Amino acid sequence: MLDQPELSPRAARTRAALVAAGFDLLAAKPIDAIPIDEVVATAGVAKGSFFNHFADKQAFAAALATEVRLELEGQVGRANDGIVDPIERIAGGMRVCATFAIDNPKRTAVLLRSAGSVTDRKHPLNKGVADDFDEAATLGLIGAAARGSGVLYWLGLCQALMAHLVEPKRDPAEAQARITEMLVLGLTGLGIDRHRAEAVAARCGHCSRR
Amino acid sequence: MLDQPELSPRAARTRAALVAAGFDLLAAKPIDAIPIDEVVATAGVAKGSFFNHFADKQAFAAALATEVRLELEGQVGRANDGIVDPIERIAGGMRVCATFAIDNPKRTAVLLRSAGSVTDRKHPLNKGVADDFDEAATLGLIGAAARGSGVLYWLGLCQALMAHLVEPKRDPAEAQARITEMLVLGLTGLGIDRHRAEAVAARCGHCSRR
DNA sequence: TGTACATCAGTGAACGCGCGTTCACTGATGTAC
DNA sequence: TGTACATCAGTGAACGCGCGTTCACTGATGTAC
Repeated sequence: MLDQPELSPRAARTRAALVAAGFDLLAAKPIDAIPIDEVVATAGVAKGSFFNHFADKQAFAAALATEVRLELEGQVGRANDGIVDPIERIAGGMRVCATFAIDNPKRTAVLLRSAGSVTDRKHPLNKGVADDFDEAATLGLIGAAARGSGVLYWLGLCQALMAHLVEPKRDPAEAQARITEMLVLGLTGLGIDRHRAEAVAARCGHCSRR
Repeated sequence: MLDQPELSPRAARTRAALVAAGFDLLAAKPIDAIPIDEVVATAGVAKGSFFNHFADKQAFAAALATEVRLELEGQVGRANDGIVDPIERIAGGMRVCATFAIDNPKRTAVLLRSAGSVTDRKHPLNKGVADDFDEAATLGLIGAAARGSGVLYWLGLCQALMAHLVEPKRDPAEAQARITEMLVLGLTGLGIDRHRAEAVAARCGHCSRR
């Protein structure tokens, strides 16, 4: 969907090398601090090839950000496919995001750097969450304060959790503890009963990746 | 404290003009996207003057970030001075941050852009919060999950709230609602009793600015 | 108060290099017959 | 299957300008006598 329609194998290989190099470099520093020379050197292609695939540096950065966004969006969508309870969907979304961050620290770093996302209820990645909250509110599943500010609250937690998990040096057990605790804290704040919150946070079958 | 010891009035004026221009520009775009020419033009000083005050562009950006950080840190510290209940301190910190964001959108934008802060428990701005959580845990005021992940949880909420309040077009009433709701949600998540949470969120005397 | 001198900070022209972008050329891949 | 031709994508040298940094000079501020 993202790639322009029908790319020749050779072109696809070059493009993929550039994109991979971009993720490696963009994870560590902002686009303006990365010379194109460094991108093409890392990718092992000629400088001119860069402009066969991207109009300029900004377009390159935007393409990478969009790619991760769509990827994560897809994973969340697939994980929640068929789940009707909005609370389960909301919780599942956080867990998928967390798992994604652990599995793809570089891509996640690029996503987090592309900023501004948290606050915007209309952002595509956030649209689904907003819908789930609306439904949860309609069904009376969440508290009063969560009706106005629940989305902001939840996205803030997701972002903080992802940023935390992206750091190196994490050990897997501690990471899982963080995810579970964050779910318990988050759900409790929404007004979910303590035991239900712990049960939902512990459950993970339906939202394991893929 | 931030200014080098004893700056002549003339030098102080020039420096202040550069700093003010820096906040205006840095609020909108990252430092790498801002030519020094633009900074000095905005400040109305000669290009050479820039280097009388800052070693280079990065040092300039770092100085601005540090300045806001210290300012906010000071406000939180002063607001919490004399308050012993860790729950009140934790809540007061969020409210001060929110008020700061409303009153200083540009400075806040610079602070938020200087990134990485949320996740780091050892960061100076976060040190106080971590201490308050430790004490709250010791006193048994907060739930089990909050002992391990409470700081990350709370800092995530503060950052999301600030990022939200910094946007233009906010009307004051809606902003206050957001702050109160975020406090209620946040405190409830920590395991604070619903009525206590609402009471603390509603109270604001001790943490009004200055 | 006035004069001479020292220091401090501002100025903007000049420099030079890093880096984004272009382009003529080449080799690889694909297609027609 | 083989040959000729067209297109597509890669290559890297060359270009040129934007921008960070320097520096010699000037004017302002401060101090000594």
